[in-house]
Amino acid sequence: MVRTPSCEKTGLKKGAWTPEEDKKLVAYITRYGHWNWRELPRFAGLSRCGKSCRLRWMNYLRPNIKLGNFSREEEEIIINMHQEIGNKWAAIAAKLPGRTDNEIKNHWHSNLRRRCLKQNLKLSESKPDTSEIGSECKVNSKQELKLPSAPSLQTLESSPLSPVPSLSDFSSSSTNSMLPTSTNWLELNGDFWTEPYVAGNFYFQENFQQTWADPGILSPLSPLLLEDYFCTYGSHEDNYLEWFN
DNA sequence: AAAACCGACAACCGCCCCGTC
DNA sequence: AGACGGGGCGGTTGTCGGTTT
Repeated sequence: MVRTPSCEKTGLKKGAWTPEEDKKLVAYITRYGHWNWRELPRFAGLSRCGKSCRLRWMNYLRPNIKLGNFSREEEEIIINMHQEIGNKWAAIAAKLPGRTDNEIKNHWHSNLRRRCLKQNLKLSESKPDTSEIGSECKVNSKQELKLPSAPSLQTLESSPLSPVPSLSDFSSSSTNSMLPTSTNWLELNGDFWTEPYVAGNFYFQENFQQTWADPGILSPLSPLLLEDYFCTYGSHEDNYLEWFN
């Protein structure tokens, strides 16, 4: 079986996303949803592979993404879950609202893995019985680091161990400097999609309003698509349509 | 001062799963 | 039943900024 390539190999841009591309992608998905990742870039006026668009949206642009440092509580969850299920990053991410599998994977490889190995080393030095040292991270005994049940976003945000990141937490990231802080997103009253375009605190209103009228963005030309989209993301058709018109 | 090195993270690639026809 | 396509996942690579030599 010969599969058609998931994206064209030529003529498509690769590498870091520019703020302009981000704007286009967010504007398009906010307006029409991601009805088809493969076709989306064409309609959104992007010279990108659909998979690239999906990744960018899923990992950095979608609402309720939690940026900034991992809290101790989050790290404990990652370590414990990794101990139990291994490199199932998506499953681990499901326990950490707002965190993406990619972010967790990166954090593990660059930070937690080393820390675990170091701690294992200490443990093996102090404890001759090394029967458990084989696994990458066995240092956190259950009595010390209890695996909590999946915390709600609110729980995490309100926990003293995981304060809501401040604006300065994100200002260091040049790539995402144009993005809203998680505080901004939370100010959208829980669910971004069900509180669209609230005057005064809506990020896109300031940054993307012009993009709505961008002639480079094409409508998928199907009312059904919009219908699907509203079903998926909320039922405030009037608000959306008012905004779009 | 500059080259080498290193860590963190963004993004790509290829495979697999699952739904549809 | 199996071909096909889209989306998701995990591994890997590329890039950039900071630190060390």
